[in-house]
Amino acid sequence: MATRTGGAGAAPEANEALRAQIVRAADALYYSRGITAVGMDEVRSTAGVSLKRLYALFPGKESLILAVLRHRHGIWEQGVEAAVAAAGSPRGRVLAVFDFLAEWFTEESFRGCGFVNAFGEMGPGFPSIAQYVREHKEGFQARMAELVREAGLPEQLAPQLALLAEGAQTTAAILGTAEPAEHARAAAETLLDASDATAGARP
Amino acid sequence: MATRTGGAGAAPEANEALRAQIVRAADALYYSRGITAVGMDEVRSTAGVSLKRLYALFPGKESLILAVLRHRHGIWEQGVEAAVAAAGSPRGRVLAVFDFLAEWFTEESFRGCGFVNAFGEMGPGFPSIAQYVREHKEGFQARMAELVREAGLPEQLAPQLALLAEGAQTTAAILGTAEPAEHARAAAETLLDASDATAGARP
DNA sequence: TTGCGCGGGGAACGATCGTTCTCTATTGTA
DNA sequence: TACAATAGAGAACGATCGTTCCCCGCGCAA
Repeated sequence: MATRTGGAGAAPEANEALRAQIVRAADALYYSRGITAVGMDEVRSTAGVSLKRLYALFPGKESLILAVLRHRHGIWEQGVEAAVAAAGSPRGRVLAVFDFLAEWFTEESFRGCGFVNAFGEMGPGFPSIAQYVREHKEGFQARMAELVREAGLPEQLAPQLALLAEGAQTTAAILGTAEPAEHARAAAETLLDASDATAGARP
Repeated sequence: MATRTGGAGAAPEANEALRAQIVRAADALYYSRGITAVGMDEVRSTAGVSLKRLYALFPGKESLILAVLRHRHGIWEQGVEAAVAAAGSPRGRVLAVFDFLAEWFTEESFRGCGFVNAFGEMGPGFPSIAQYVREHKEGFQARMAELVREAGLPEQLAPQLALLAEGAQTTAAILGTAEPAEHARAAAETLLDASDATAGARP
């Protein structure tokens, strides 16, 4: 009676693989077509699992959405960190965020920040989603502050640079062009130069 | 037989008043709770009209959404132009946009840019809505370029300032604070100062 | 071989959506 | 007063959603 061969409680590695498969499928669908427009049945058929398994792994759609956002958060952090790591100077590490954006914007599937989209669509009525999006954005602000501090730049620069990155994502999505990444990078460089000049004026 | 006392084709001024009443109600509902989450029946009861009249004035939900966005576009332009007109110097007229944002962000009902929210929610699947949002943002970019030009500033500043304004709206909405307006204004001032310094270096 | 329990596929359910239709009260007119 | 056309109120309809349930077939233990 103790032999549980399947279900949500056993074979943890297989369940994790299934979870990842479902989350990847749901992420692609949600991001490209919007969350409300994609039903659980389409997630099920795209991921190739049964409805029963789907609901065994995720108690409901809200839980699946949160898993998708966590997945997207990991991808975002990987992309940012890879670009930061590829940069040479501390100043370059700050600007690397905008290189990452420039690359991202040229992807065929780019459709803005998935967190902003989810917030606008599900924010009211789903506080857990709104809160997770807030945490994601706070995390980005914190990382930016870290990079600014490590470059020896004044800390008030961090939220300003984050604003540029945020605006670039939205503008690139709506206007359908990758140019905002370059505009944001140029503005960021100006802000960095100005703070260098200010610091140099009174050492 | 020619006496049409009501319907969509007669009494134009009364129909315009009704249209405005419906659009105002729908705008408040859509903005606060999301477009998909609000049904036509709730718009009908909030606006206090019959379903028949509602569908006589707007052939479908998509048409109502577009009318709401047009209405919101007018409000946005009024707010920006009022702030611009209240500013003294050409430089102040450029920065006035950020004063307007600071005011807006403190409103209780503030929930980000309604156009960005609509784009994220309805962009895929409703090309007419995506296109109108694009036109709205292009209009803002154009107005910003005009203000920059009138202030005698280099034109590449315009998209950078627009990025700051865009990012401030999104960040303020998600983080739930009005601070981004000040950050954006400070960054904008730095960009303006830097371009003045550059221009002054080689007259 | 024979039960038996579990998982997969999909039907089913209740709710809600956008939209249409029906019924009735009313109002203006001859 | 009688008639006709209209507008309001909401029922009704088909579609779709998230979620649950049922039934069948398969694999393992005795």
